[in-house]
Amino acid sequence: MDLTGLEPVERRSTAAIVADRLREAIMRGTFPPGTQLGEVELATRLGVSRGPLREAMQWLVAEGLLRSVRNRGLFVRDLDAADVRDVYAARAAVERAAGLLLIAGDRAAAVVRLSASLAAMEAAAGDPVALADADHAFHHELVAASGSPRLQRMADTLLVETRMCLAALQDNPPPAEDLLAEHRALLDAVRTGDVARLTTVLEAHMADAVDRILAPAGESAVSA
Amino acid sequence: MDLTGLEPVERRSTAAIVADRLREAIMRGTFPPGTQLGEVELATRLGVSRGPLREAMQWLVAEGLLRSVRNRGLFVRDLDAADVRDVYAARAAVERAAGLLLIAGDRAAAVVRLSASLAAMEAAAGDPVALADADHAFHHELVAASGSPRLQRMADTLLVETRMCLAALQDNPPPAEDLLAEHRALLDAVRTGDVARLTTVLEAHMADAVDRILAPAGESAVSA
DNA sequence: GCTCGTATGATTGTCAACAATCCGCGGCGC
DNA sequence: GCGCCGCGGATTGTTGACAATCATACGAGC
Repeated sequence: MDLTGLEPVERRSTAAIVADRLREAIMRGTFPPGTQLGEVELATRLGVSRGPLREAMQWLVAEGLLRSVRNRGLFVRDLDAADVRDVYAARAAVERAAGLLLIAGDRAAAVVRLSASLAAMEAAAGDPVALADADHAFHHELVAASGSPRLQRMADTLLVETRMCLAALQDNPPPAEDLLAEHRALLDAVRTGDVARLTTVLEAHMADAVDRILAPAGESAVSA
Repeated sequence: MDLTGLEPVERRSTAAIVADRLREAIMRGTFPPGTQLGEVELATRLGVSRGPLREAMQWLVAEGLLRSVRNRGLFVRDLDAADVRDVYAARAAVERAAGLLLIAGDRAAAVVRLSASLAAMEAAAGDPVALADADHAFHHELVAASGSPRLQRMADTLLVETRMCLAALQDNPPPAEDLLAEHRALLDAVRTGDVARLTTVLEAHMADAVDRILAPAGESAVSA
């Protein structure tokens, strides 16, 4: 018999739920970088007490999304140019490793799932936000297909930071066609199992993204 | 004037201190995998209240060192064979990336620091625990020299998990000479700036470590 | 006019008590 | 004998209030 989707009854702790909610908000740019997150206000607005909220905060601090200043409060980390480069460098490392594992493993299944993600991207090409979501999902799938829980966790954290970078330039969205072309190349490299090409394409993809974000030279989030 | 070491006055939050203490204990094998960490007992023994302790716990859960079961408690994660392989695969990815950045950056300074770490390892060759510490420090330095805060954080987390794996087989320590040879090769690859060789040596190093841990076939920590 | 000291306000850090939930064991019915 | 039900113990989850700390603004002194 098929018990798919039956087992995971585990009710998540409220702290985890709150953390997810906050992560989503930070990712989406609801809390711009540098914003102070007052505990009492957030607690009341989320309908939880300060205890679970603080646990959720610490969780996000551990992920590097929040910056904790003692007796001052918690602030949304703002990413400067160096951070943007760092995020994408780390992503390149993680996703390359995931790609290698993926190619060595069940490549066919991965191609199917990635194709679906790519199709979703193409369908969302018109809406910048939806496109960013689909882009996010594609890379999530890429790493998920590797079957490595640790790479997965790292990638998810980095993807959230990526969205934070992107939220800064949601006014002038990147050209959808370029983005799609790069992802098609990525999928193609996976399909053919060409490790060297995957590495090249991936690094080019990351480099392009960095350029797109840092292109408006100095404006937006470039502080130090 | 020189203000080196003057600025960082920042007093860490108690939760962070507790987290460090617990991380150290878990790493050292004070709490064997699977151990339940009772909140009240730990809180009293650490001299803090349950509030900060819980925050520290959540921090460690976020790092993947603890497993939280709702209304049951927190347990030290025990790593099975798949986890061991995963840890080292992720480490290979992260440390390779760090090595690349390092070679592209200030290689000379890195070589100096890594040489010191290697010397420390050689000095500690007699004592298995000290050797493991020095090994840990070497890889920490390797990633630190890359200058990437995100790779750094990932690596540190993975290194703690590595120590958890190692704690299981502290009865039969690995041959020190092999370990030293592998690290000398690593340092040499960095010194010459040979990226391909660094990758090869690094992956061999990780593969060897996995073999050493999983060699006693099934005993120790291999559960599911 | 500038600087130092002080008062104030807000925020976080910490604590102890309450409530909800879950496991294990004994008894009952079948 | 076997399975189900309910109870006791323990643990976590959550809450609200208290205390410590820091930034800011104001006024006195030089």
